[in-house]
Formats: sequence, structure tokens, C-alpha cells
Amino acid sequence: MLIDILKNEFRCSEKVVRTLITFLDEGTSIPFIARYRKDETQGMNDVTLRQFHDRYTYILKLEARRKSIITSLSNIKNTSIELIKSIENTDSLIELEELYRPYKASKQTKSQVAESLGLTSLSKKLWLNSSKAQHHGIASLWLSKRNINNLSIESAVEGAYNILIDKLANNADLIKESLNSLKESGVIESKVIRGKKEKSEKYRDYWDHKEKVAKAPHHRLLAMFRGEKEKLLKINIKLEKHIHADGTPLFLNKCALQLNFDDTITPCPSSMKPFWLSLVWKEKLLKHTERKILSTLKMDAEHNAVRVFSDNLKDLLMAPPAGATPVLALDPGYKNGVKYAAIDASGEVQSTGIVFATPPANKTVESETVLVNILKRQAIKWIVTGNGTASKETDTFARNMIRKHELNCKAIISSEAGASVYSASETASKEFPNIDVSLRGAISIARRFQDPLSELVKIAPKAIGVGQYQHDIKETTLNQSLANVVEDCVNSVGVDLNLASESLLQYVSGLTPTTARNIVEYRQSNGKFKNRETLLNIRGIGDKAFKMCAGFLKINDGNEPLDNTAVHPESYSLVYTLSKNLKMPIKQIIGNSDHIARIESEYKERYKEKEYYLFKNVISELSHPFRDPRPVFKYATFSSDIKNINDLSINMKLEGVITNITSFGAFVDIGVHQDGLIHISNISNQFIKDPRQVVRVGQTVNIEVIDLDISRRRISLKKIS
DNA sequence: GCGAACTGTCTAATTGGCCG
DNA sequence: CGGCCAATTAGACAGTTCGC
Repeated sequence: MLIDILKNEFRCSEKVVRTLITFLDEGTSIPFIARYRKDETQGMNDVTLRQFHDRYTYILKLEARRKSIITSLSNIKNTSIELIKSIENTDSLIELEELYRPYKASKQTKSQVAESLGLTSLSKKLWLNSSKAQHHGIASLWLSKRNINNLSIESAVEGAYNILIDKLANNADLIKESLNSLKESGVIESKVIRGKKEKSEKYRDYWDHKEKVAKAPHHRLLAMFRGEKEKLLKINIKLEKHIHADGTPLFLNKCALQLNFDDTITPCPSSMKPFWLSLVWKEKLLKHTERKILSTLKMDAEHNAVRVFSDNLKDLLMAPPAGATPVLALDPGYKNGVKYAAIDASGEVQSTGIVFATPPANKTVESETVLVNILKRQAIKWIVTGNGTASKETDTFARNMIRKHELNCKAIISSEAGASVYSASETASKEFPNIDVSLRGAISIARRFQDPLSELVKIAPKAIGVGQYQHDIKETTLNQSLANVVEDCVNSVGVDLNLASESLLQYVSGLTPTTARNIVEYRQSNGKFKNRETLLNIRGIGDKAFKMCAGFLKINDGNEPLDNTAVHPESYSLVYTLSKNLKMPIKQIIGNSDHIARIESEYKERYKEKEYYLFKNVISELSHPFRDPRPVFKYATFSSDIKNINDLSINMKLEGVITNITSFGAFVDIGVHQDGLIHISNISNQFIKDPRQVVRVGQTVNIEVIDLDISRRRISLKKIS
């Protein structure tokens, strides 16, 4: 069952599913499976593996819940076969809870109350009767034969109806048809809750909003759901077309109406069909279906939001590193001055301080004296300015300084998202206990330029703030998926065991915050690692953790050349054998495409099937030992004449950097303080569903200004190729 | 190689806050 | 004022590593 579902959804063999389940149960890390067990997974990548893992845990949870619900239902009398069937057939946890809800509550449902009054037999009579007009009389007769106190004819009829409605509402046919029609032609409607207009100004767009369910985009749905959660909006799903005058949908007519009393299935008289349909639709079906659709929509929208956030984070983490070059970073400010930090090629802080290069002080000359001195002394080639307040003025100052003093430097603006969060964090105060909080931000900007990944891992992923509607998503879900993104990024890039910070190490497959700290402590007291084997001396790292982490940790100048490749120690013996047979030292093989091509052609035949995959894998790791999947560093230049939105004009062509991507478009830093928006319709000549198909955060793009709304500070852009 | 200890994760219970 | 929901925390358990 479980295996079949996974097999079909992931289009792989049963064997692969079983292997993956074993791996996951054993706690084998996803980066490890993705890289070193390709042979057993038919080459699934980390993203697919994560999806597999999520799906697997979801199904496990679902089955466990299903089992426990069925067990507790078996203790309750009068549970219909229909109900049990629906419970057995559902594939969603939410639906499971919906079905179970009436039986979970200590108080009884209307139908249960009616049943306990013995109204089941009356309900059967009413069901078989062919005229509504007779219901009253039948109930009256039924009551007179029994001695039930305090029960009026009306309540008896109502009770009997409730029993029937309850049974009908579990009819799989009806549920399916209602779901389909509401999904296809339903209209989602949001209205402001009476008296909440003042409080819900930000939801003005949704005070009286209507659109087709099938076409409602995620971001609007999330906004509506947020409004609903804040009790400012009311959301409904309605059918506006293909309905009878009383609101009952036409399509329901084609459903068979039959009920199971005892062991026989009894259809109702055809003359009564419209009546029962209308009743069950209004009383239960509509609400039930509506709730179900809303919850699926919400879940989808949330998934999408998490995905958007994760994708943006991934782009930011995988942004091209400028590499080992000295940098001067400027963290711009007006009143409090511009904080600067100079770091050397290895990221060590050389000097920090504050200059008042911007208004109101405008101490340009003094500032230049300080900075030029630093730039020349350390032969710095890059001046990086954070993109916060006063960034444009600071950047202009830097450009003027470069021109005036004829420095061999380039000035650029880069994202400082998360830098302030970092500077106040515990990590930062541990790293720079003697440096003022405001100066740590500048250091972070500088280091991020050298290596975005290493610096950004020090900040909690959600603090980087690159998602839309991140507040609508459950925090744990978001944190989990963001941690997964960071883990995948860190492991795909690989980590230098002798240089990596504690923050970076903790994301390495198999390592934990504790083991990461122990590694750093070991390094401090014992010096650099000479080989991967030494990792086993670390407290907390045994065979298992070693297997998980070893391949992702590189050692640059150790005593085992293979430790500087992504070849896993478990395959070292294979490489030793090859090297011995070919009489070629390992050092010569690594990165030498001629030698590797020779090995490949000579040994291809000898390694078959499983071994062949392993062999291929080893060969590919050997051929590019320092593989860094990140793109090569490139930079955008902002024109120094354009400082703010008033300097822009329509049709102006500029260069910019993508700062954020949403489902409706991409935001671009074009050097004025306000980011511009390329609407999704202006990103590409062709129709695209998602801006990410074309652009990435951090990417340099050429754009044209197509519209300006100065009062609302909105800049509309078009991407030109 | 085995038991102890430690780490991490999962679950359950309690508490606090908010809404009706 | 009471009840419910959500979040947090503590405790238990499982798995891994360490020490003998």
C-alpha cells in the first residue's frame, strides 16, 4: 500500500522505494543519499529526496491516525459502513479529522441524538414515502404508537431528517460530485466582517472580493486566509451557475440517492429526490465541501509560499562568491555615520570604524583620508556598500573617492538583508566580542561579498526575509524547510574542514551544533586537520557520523590527496586500486581529464551495474575536485547620476540586480532607494507561470523603466534581454 | 564488545492567552 | 468566566558514541 503509493508518485521501482525507506529509517542524511547512493536511487537529487521523505512521513502519519480513529470508532455504536469506507479511502489527514470530528466531541451530533431517541425507524418510513406532505402525518402516527414524552411532531420529523441527512452526507458519490463542481465552477468570496472596516484597512481589496476558485492565485488566497484568521474577513465558496432556484446544484440530480438500512440498499422514490438533495446540500454538503476546498486551497497556498521562500533563500545562499580578495565594506547611515570594515583575503578583520561621509555631517575629506589609507595599505580592489538607508549617497561617495584618488577599485552595492540581525546575534558577539555591534554589520557585509554562503549560515534563515507572506506559514514548517535548503546548499558546495566556522559546520550532513563546536575546539587546540580520518577523534563523531559527513568536508593541504575531493572514504580503496594498476600516483589523477578519460575507457567494462554507478561517481568527483556549483561572480553597475526615483524617466534603460522574487513578479535594485518591480508579464516575451523560470535573486539584469508613480513610490520595469 | 552516558527528537502535558 | 487552542517545555525514549 504505502510502497505502491510512493512507487507511483515518484515513478520508481519498488526496490528503490524500499531502499529509500530503509535509508530514511536509519537516519541516513539526504545529502549523503543524493551524492553517494545514486546507484541505489536511480540518481534522485536532493530536492526529490526531500519530497520523498515528506511524503513518506505524511503517509505514515496518515495511516497511524486512520488506524487509531477506526479503533476508537469501533467502540462507538451506530457508525455507518459509509463512514468507515470514507475513512478507509481518504488520503488526507485533514479529511480524516473532518470525518472523525462528529464522533470525537463529547457532545453528540444532532443525528446521534435522534438515533438515541429511537427515531431511526421513523426516518426509514419517511425515506420510503413518496410525498413530503405526508411526513407530518406519518410522524404523528409513529409518535402515537410510542410513548415518547416531550417530543413534538415537528421535532420528530426534524430528528428523522437529521438521521437521513447524516447518512446521505457520507455518500461518496455526492461528496465527489460536489467537490468537483465547487472546485471547477465555484466562486470564492471574501467580505469584511461588519464593524471591522477600520481595523482591516490593509484588506481593503478583499472587502468585497469574488473570483473563481480554480483561478485564484496563491498570494491572494493567503491574504484572504490571513484576513480570516485575524477575524476581519469572512470567506465563502459559492456556486453561481448551474443551480436550481433554491441554490441546489444541477449536477447533483444525476447522483443516485440510496441509503443503507440494515443490510439492504434502498433508493428513495424519485419524486422525493429533489427534496432530499436540496436538504442535504444546504444542511451539510455545501459546508462540508466548502471547508474541504478551503483547507486544500490553504494548504496548497502555504506549500507554495514555503517553496517561494525556500527558492529565494537558495538563490541568496548560492549567490556567486567573489572569493579570496580583500574587501572594504561600508554600512551606510546618515546621522550615525557610515560604518566601515576592511577584511583581508582570508576574511580576517583588519580595521573597523566610523566615518561621516554622508549628510548631515558631510565630512568627505576626513573620511577619504581614513579610507584611502586603508585601501592602499591593503591593496583592496572592492568597496561594497550595503543597500540600506543612505546607500546611494555612500556609494556615490565611494565612487568619487575612487575617481579622485585614482584607486584601482570598484564600488558596488550589495544586499545587507540579515546583516543587522547577525550583528546583534550571539554568534556575532562570540566572534567579535570586542567590536561594537554597529560595526559587526559592516564586517558581515564584507564577508558576505567574499562568500555569501559561509556568512549567511550564521543568521537564522527566516531572518534573511526573502519570502512573501512568510507570516502566514506555520513557523515550524517554515523553519524545517529553510533548514533543509541550507543543508542542501552547504553540502552541495562542500566545506573546508580547516576554515569553516562553527555555524557552517553544523549544517554539514551528519554533524550537529554540538559536533560542529567540538570540531572548532579541536582545531583550536590541535591545529589544522591533516586528514579526514582525524575526525573520528572528535567527541561525538563515531562511525555513523563519520560516514555521513566525511565526503562533504574538504582538506586542502593534508596528507591524503583524496581528502581534497568529494570522493567518499568508503571508495578510497577503489581509487588506490586504480592508481596501483595504472602505476599513476593519485595526485596526478585528480583533476587530470586525460588520465581520467583513460581510466574510464579502460575500466568501464569491469564495473557493471551497482559497481558501475559507484565507479562513475568516483570518476566524476575525481575529474573536478573543487567543484563549486555556484555561478561565477559578476556585478551590476548603477549609474551615479541616478540617486532617487525623481532621477528616473520612462524608457530609461538601466542595469539592476534582482533582490526578491514573488509569484507576481521580480523586485529589482536599480540603485535608487526604492526597488522597482518587473511584473511577471514583463519578464519574458513568452508566457511564464513563475518568474523563477527566467530570473534568480542576485542576478544582474538589463531593464527599461516603463512606468513611474512617484507619489506611491512605485517603479514599473520591463526586462530587456 | 558491552554498558553507561550523552545527545537529539518526539510526544504529551501544562500553561497562558484570547475569544465568545 | 469558562473553554479551547496554540505554544512551549519537560520528560521519556531511542540511537549513537565513549570508556573500560
